[in-house]
Amino acid sequence: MGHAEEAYKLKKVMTIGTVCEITGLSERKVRYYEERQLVSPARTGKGTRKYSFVDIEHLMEIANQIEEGTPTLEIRKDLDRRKRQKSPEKMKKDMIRGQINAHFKNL
Amino acid sequence: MGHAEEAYKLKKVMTIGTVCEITGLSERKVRYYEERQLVSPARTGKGTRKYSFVDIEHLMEIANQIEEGTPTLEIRKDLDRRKRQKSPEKMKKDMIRGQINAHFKNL
DNA sequence: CGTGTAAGGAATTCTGACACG
DNA sequence: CGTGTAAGGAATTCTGACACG
Repeated sequence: MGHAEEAYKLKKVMTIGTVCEITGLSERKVRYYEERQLVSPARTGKGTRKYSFVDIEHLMEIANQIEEGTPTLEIRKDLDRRKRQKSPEKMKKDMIRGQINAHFKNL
Repeated sequence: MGHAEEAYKLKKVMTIGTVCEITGLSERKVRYYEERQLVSPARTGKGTRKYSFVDIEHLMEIANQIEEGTPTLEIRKDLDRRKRQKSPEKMKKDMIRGQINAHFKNL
């Protein structure tokens, strides 16, 4: 399917403490960004958050945008747009729409 | 210097709990293999062990060898040999030794 | 809105030791 | 020798809340 070699980056293995140490963010911030749905850590059976290296990269981008004054809601919307662009379902819909448009143009 | 893209695999970020979940080994075993110097987790300021993905790969290899009946001391020696082979200092010494041997061969 | 902090509990990790084989 | 376990303490993480701006 995908890049098996890059699986490390996606695996949710770090606790919030490690994430904070690497990113320099406070636990409060990291948890708040989750509350705002900007990151989605996995959860262990007892509720401990687990983050991946990709999550860390995202968190640092998020932190930058916030420093620039971007509201979390804006960041959220941007993320949604990117996800929608990459979604296979959406791509299919877009293609169909494109075909229909092309069809009517030829009439 | 090296492969910057592979830095994830070397970064010590996981607690022993995560390592045990991924490898299926008990904490006791993982700590014992460290005592036998088969793995070298990093330590946080307060003493918590941190492992990398590479450490996990090594732990699984170690576990396999032990299942096969190999004593930890043997595994240890094997690791030492491999390390010595890859050591730049040792390689330099070997090269010099080789040159000297070649020198005397020509006399 | 974004973030700090004190609060109290639950889960994690650590070490040294005793046990078994 | 390799591993399980109970023991007690220290550090981590979690949630909900009050605070400030």
